[in-house]
Amino acid sequence: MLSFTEENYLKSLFQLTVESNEKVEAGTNEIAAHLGVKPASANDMLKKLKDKKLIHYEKYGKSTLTKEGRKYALEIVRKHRLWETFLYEKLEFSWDEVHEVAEQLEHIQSKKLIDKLDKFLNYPEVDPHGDAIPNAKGELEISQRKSLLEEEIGHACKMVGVKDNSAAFLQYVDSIGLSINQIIRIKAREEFDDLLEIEVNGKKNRVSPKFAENIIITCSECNRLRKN
Amino acid sequence: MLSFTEENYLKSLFQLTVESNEKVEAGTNEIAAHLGVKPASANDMLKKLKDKKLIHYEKYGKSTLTKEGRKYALEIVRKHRLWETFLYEKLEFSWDEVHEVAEQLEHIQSKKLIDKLDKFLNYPEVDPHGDAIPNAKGELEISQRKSLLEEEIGHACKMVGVKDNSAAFLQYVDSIGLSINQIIRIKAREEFDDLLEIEVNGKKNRVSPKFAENIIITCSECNRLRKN
DNA sequence: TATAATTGTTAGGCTAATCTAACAAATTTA
DNA sequence: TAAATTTGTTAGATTAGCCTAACAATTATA
Ligand SMILES: [Mn+2]
Ligand SMILES: [Mn+2]
Ligand SMILES: [Mn+2]
Ligand SMILES: [Mn+2]
Repeated sequence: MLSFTEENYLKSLFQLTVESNEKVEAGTNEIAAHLGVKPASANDMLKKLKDKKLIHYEKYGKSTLTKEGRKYALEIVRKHRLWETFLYEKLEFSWDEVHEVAEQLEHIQSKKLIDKLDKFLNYPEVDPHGDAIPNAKGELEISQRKSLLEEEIGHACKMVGVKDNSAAFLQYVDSIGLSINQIIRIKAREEFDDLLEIEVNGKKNRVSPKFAENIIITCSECNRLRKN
Repeated sequence: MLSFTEENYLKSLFQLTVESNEKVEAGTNEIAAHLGVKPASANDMLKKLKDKKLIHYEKYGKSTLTKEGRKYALEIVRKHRLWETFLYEKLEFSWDEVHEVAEQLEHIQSKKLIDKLDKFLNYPEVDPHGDAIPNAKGELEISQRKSLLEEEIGHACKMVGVKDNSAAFLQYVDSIGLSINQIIRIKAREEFDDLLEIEVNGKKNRVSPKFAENIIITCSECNRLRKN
């Protein structure tokens, strides 16, 4: 049985590697920053998790999850996202409130609880932020995702999530009329300042590259091409 | 903010005093036994909780909750019993499975979560074991309860709870056809060995005093008398 | 009421998870 | 490639919560 803290380290490493588009391994400082602890603390824990064969770690090297570590991480991610879905769908929590509470609920230990919750929610595939929920076998559907910034001009895509989960950003997103499953069409990119002109529900908006980078989308037009 | 452990001590003290029929204060060894720790550990914590003004404690004396401590204890009890109700009513948990998981869920910190859960469950008054659930203001309805052992011969009473929460006992209870809100009629008391003859759903059974002592009931016949 | 049994306390240690401060390795930059 | 910067490690301390072993106070019993 893993401690609350060990679980949080595995989840962080999962997010920084498996679920990251840029990297497949993470450095000690990076992990520490992600968890809000000092590098010395993270270093201690990395050695401990290596001893438990949950991560690959070598002195002065980058870290990754072992198969076993990934299994645990997926369980935590599954719990986190199912609880978020529960709070959103059943308890009238708003989009930007669910994460904080799910950070606690994800550590409740009961196989039966999480499988019954899954059933109660009718086996949802994505959480309120559009992130995929691992199934009971720990399989995570990897859909072809990218940020709005990377989308082709002229394409219509579907918003499936966000990268930044801060309440401030989520409220900004709401204010533009964006939400999960919303269709976004890229009209143009402004040469002068790189702002993207997008259309949401027939309404035009200009968004910054920083904003666009934090909106996750899938594009069926691009996916179709990619298949070949 | 109280720690997980501090919360458990307050809850134990609540159960051993406020919710006990025998005593209104608890000794160090008793508290330790209830929590499954050594008296030395409990002693440390009692001193700490006294410093925080959550309990009344004097060296070599018995302990009780302060007003402030009772407030926290009631919150934890409220959360515990609401979660038990959720597991039982919404997730198809059985009567004897809910307690263990609720021991974990009772420590989740979110005022909004628990109030929304209360609403979702339609403001239940008792948990699956028949124990009263404190309301959002921390008020606990004290109904006139006693054990089956104390009931008058000839009276019909209603089962509202159990004292022993062990899975073994709960399964025994089930096997006799007993459950919450079940009507029990006391037919007779056997002079020879003190067994109680009861009738449940038209079926007769003999139960031991030890068994009867662990079944909590209310009796409207007795209550009516008591009102005057 | 003296002795025995019970109950409660203290001192000193242990572990998990954190920190700071000093240092060492690796990488970047000039 | 040497120096500077960044990144990672170590040693030593701290805190919460627990333990054992020794002891002290209280209560029950002879
Ligand atoms: Mn989240
Ligand atoms: Mn967490
Ligand atoms: Mn319970
Ligand atoms: Mn608890």
